[in-house]
Amino acid sequence: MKTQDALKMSAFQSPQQRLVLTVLHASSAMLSSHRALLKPHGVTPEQFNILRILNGADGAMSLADVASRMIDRNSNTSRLIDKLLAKGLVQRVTCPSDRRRVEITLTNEGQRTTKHLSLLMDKTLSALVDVWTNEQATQAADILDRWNMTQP
Amino acid sequence: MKTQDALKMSAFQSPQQRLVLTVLHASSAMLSSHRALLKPHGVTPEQFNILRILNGADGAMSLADVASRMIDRNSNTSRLIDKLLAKGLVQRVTCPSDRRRVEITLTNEGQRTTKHLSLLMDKTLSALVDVWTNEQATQAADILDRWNMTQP
DNA sequence: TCTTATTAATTGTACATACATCTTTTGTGT
DNA sequence: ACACAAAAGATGTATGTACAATTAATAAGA
Repeated sequence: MKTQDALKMSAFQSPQQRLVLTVLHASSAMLSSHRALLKPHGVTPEQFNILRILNGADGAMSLADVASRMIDRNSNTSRLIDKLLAKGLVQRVTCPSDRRRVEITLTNEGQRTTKHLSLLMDKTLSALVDVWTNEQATQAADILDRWNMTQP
Repeated sequence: MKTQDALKMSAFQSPQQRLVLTVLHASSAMLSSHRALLKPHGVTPEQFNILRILNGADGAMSLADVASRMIDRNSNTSRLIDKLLAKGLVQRVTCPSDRRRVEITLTNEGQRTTKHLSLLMDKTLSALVDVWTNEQATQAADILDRWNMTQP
């Protein structure tokens, strides 16, 4: 459903306002479909975000390294890692050279789970987003990044 | 900062994946600036969303009417209205003709607050989004709506 | 009418976020 | 060496979200 219909709005004040509302609405819907896909596997999109970051990293990462790569910058990486730890998907090791730091790594099970879920997500989501041609996707992302670049 | 730099990603798998991540990232940043703007006035973006819906409505609205116009469809309108009630911004009245329904209306103070905050938001945010021309904003919103239309 | 189904709203629980504060450890300057 | 500042994480509290279950009122059907 188009954003305007979904929000039952009669009109937008400006094309710019329309874009902002469309982005917020699309983001919420995208996150919902991610959540539904991951739910049967007991992982939330936020937790999966961390798993993918760890999987893509070369070596060990500190908690701050992980946090700096997350979509939601202010989110609470400590507590998300608590959850992953409880599921046996990651390990927490205090860094010997700097005992303030904590190194986070995937366990073997964490690696298996991440690879499996990554495949699942990529396959399912690429089918969902094929409504866009490469050119359209690039164009829209370029336009959105014009605004992102004004943000700190 | 561009999404790719913000997430410290070396490359995207596809233009479509780039767009999805860009939307999620932009949405998070937009919500943050809304939150910061409203915070000094003791209202969250989610609560303000409800205030604006009530302000734009002709007559009284039931809770379900309000919920159907929210950006986040699954959000918990009942509890958000609890907060607005505690601040004296809205009223809850059981509908006499159908006592299952509850009609939500703005109080006088709620109307004043909403008008004031709407002006503030519109002024501040229109300055923020002027990185887009009308054509760019329309183009990006059209592209995003191609995906929204595939969603229920 | 009486039973059952549906609808509107609330509530319970687990999870995530925003923001501030605290603890521990390391770095710096004297 | 000692005091103090800065850095890395963890934690407390309020807020919002997801999903299921519950309550209360109305509608529908035998």
